[in-house]
Amino acid sequence: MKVSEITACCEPLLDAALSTSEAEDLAGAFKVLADPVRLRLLSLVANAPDGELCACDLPALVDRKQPTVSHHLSILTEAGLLQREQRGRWAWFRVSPERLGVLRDALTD
Amino acid sequence: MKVSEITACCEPLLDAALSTSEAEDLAGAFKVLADPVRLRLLSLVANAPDGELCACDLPALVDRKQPTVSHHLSILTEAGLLQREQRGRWAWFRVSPERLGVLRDALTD
DNA sequence: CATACAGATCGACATACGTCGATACAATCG
DNA sequence: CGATTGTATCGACGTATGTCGATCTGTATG
Repeated sequence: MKVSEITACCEPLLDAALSTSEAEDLAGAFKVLADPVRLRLLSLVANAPDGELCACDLPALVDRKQPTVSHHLSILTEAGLLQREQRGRWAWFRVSPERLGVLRDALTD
Repeated sequence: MKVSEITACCEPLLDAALSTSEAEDLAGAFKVLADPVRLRLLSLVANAPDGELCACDLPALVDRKQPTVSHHLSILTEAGLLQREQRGRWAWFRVSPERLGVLRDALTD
């Protein structure tokens, strides 16, 4: 092939489209959502009676062992999708809707 | 821990939240978006002059070799995010917006 | 203080995935 | 038909990731 050279007509696209670093950030955000267990955790917390759920219930609800659930919860929290609050011996989680909005907007081009 | 038993108060959540198979489907869809090269390919096609772009330009635009680009394009096409049309010797791609809408709606709980 | 328990961290393992050289396939052109 | 060129497929490689047992930390409770 010829490749490796950007044709003149396509050059403006590099400015219009996502930059490399923007794409990396966005991809990282979507990667957090690209796991079925994390999606169920998010959904469970979102549908909880008072909008919050105790971590102690989650291993049974998603059918995973405690270290696995803890790992996913920390990923979701670090991504800004969940908020964690320690109450006594238990950790309670609620969703923080802002970050979801950012991702939703990204899909609207 | 005690775990492995679903407490009575949490049981209704299993009906309200995402099912296991729904979560797997959604996660699979997000996984397609969880790669920076695929996001840039989508963005480039979406911003192309007539809404379509020739595959022959893409390796240079995303700085990846041709087999890699071909691999990503087939993933995007199979996911229903891109439409492929063969014109003579070249393959042209355009975005199919419906699938993006499904994902956007999923983020609106 | 000793015990119990919620949750985080560590280490190990299997699997999934992005990348690319080599090669096969397909369509055009001389 | 033979040559050329765009694209797909194959095989291999390194890395990232989900999972879980074992262990550590911290907080309550008797």
